[in-house]
Amino acid sequence: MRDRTTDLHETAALRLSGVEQRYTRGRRALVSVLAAADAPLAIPQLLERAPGLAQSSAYRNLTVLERAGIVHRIVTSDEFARYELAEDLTGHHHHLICSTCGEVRDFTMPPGVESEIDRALGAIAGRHSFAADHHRLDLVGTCARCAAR
Amino acid sequence: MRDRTTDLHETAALRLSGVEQRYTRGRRALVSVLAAADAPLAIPQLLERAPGLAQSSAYRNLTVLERAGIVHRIVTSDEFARYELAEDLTGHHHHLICSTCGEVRDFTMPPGVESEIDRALGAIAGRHSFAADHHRLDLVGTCARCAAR
DNA sequence: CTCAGTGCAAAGGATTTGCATGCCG
DNA sequence: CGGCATGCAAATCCTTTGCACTGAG
Repeated sequence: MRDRTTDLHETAALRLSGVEQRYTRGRRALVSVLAAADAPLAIPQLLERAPGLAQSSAYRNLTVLERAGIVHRIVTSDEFARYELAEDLTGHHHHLICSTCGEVRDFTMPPGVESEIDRALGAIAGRHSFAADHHRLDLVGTCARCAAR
Repeated sequence: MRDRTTDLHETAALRLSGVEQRYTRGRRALVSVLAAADAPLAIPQLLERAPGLAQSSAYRNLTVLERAGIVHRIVTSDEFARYELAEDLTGHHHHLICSTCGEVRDFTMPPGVESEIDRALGAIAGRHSFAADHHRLDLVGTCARCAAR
């Protein structure tokens, strides 16, 4: 019997080979760190958790991993980008974004609401001749910690 | 009887004075340009349409206008931020974002769906002790023009 | 041996800031 | 007059790139 992490790494290796890329030490480290996190991580956080990885390698590898469809890059509002595993690896979810400290937390919507959103968005896309790839729903506000101050 | 633009400028002046700021020439120009646009504008586009305004002034004024609650800054995924009038001045809406060219178009959801989303998000926020300010729903994909190429 | 991946340092590009000037109140 | 907004240029800061080196096949 295999655990999720093993599967994850195999999937990653497979997708990388699909774009002619190897699954190297640095890339494996990034995927592991992202899999262990429960929220999107910014570069500084990734570097803390992936000791020995150069910043430039992190950026380069994240770009490669994104092209391979393994990670997803998000920009919230604050200064830097955050990365998380692609949704097909983690499940569809959304983000609570604290506009004070920039922190991001994951959450999911009830399936019924989610499918109603999809239906409505499908209609919109058609009306605008827009080839929809995915939607993005965030709740912006103040997290409990920042509110307490 | 007054037109919308007049009201808009009065509202802007009022909100600025609320944060101890004046409604100056440059700020008025920015608000006019944004009011005339039907999609969020990036700095280069704003500068084209507001002749004579220095880039640094644009950035500074947009920051002030944002703090006054008159404009809203959005970040899509590409290199630069875009600005639009605050939602209470334009009405609640969402964005079609083309991941190829970065263009943004506005759209609205059927009221029923919108209120269901709000209800669901309210519950989520409560559960996470999160003080929700607003939500953000974008549809990401490829616009008709980019798909045609 | 070959070539992609890595680390370091330098370059790039959007955004911010310091400072002198000018305009509005 | 006094002080804030403006413009210009220099500084910042995240991100990207050049280049020489290293390790896997």
